[in-house]
Amino acid sequence: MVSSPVNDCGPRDVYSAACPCRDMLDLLANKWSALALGALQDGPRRFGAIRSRLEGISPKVLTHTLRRLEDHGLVNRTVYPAVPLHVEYELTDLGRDACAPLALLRTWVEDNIHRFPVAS
Amino acid sequence: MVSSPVNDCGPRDVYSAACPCRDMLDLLANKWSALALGALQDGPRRFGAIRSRLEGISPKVLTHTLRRLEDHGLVNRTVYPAVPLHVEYELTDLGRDACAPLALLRTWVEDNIHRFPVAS
DNA sequence: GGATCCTAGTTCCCGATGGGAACTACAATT
DNA sequence: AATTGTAGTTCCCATCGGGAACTAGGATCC
Repeated sequence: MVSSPVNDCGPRDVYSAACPCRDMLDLLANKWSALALGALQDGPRRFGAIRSRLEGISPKVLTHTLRRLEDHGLVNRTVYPAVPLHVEYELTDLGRDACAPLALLRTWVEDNIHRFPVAS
Repeated sequence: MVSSPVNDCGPRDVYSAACPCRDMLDLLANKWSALALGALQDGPRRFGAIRSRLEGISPKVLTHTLRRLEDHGLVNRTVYPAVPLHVEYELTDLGRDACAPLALLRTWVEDNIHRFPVAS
């Protein structure tokens, strides 16, 4: 039984600079990551669909965001070599699980935005 | 009855670029903000205490992070003009409430870090 | 009375990241 | 030959993040 390529860190503490948790928090605690994962919650979506859902994102930043999520095993990228080109992104099991705390954060912001002082 | 200085946005949608929710998500969905608010969960802390808890943060970035949180009503900053200088940061009610979803995110990362593929 | 210590920052510099606008590749369609 | 549509890439610039060093102001040490 070979070991899978997973992190076997000892401490598991986001407050420890050396722990890989820090990098994962950096990935997930990010505006575009939180929105992109949410956009994939209801099933696979194409690049263009995600782009219009994440109002205001530039294609460059979206590509970068999706690649990071893919590299960390949260999202799968599938290319259908049709014409015009068709690329689909979907959550992995890990990505689906990560959606729960991020969805809570998004809805907390929406539910409590009226409590924030106006920006000066 | 005058209106309090709060956001009275209509849509309340983090996916809308114009909604102030977007700015709040940008503030909270941030590595240092998430860690700093967590560091204040158990009561007021001094600058130096927060700095050592957030292992690896530079004083410049910590100052900037705390100022942003203060400007948005999540944290109060109190200066005790003793010698040596003594400055305390503590959560506001809003900041305390924001801690809940952020704490879930931090613990989700710690609990699931073993499932992430190792960084290549 | 000058040097040192303490906290809570600020300043400088530089590399990484984020954002807008324009450009690319590919092949089917007009 | 020109246009269309998708999924990007490239260029350039502004902002952000990070390390190292420096600052302020009074108390304490020698």
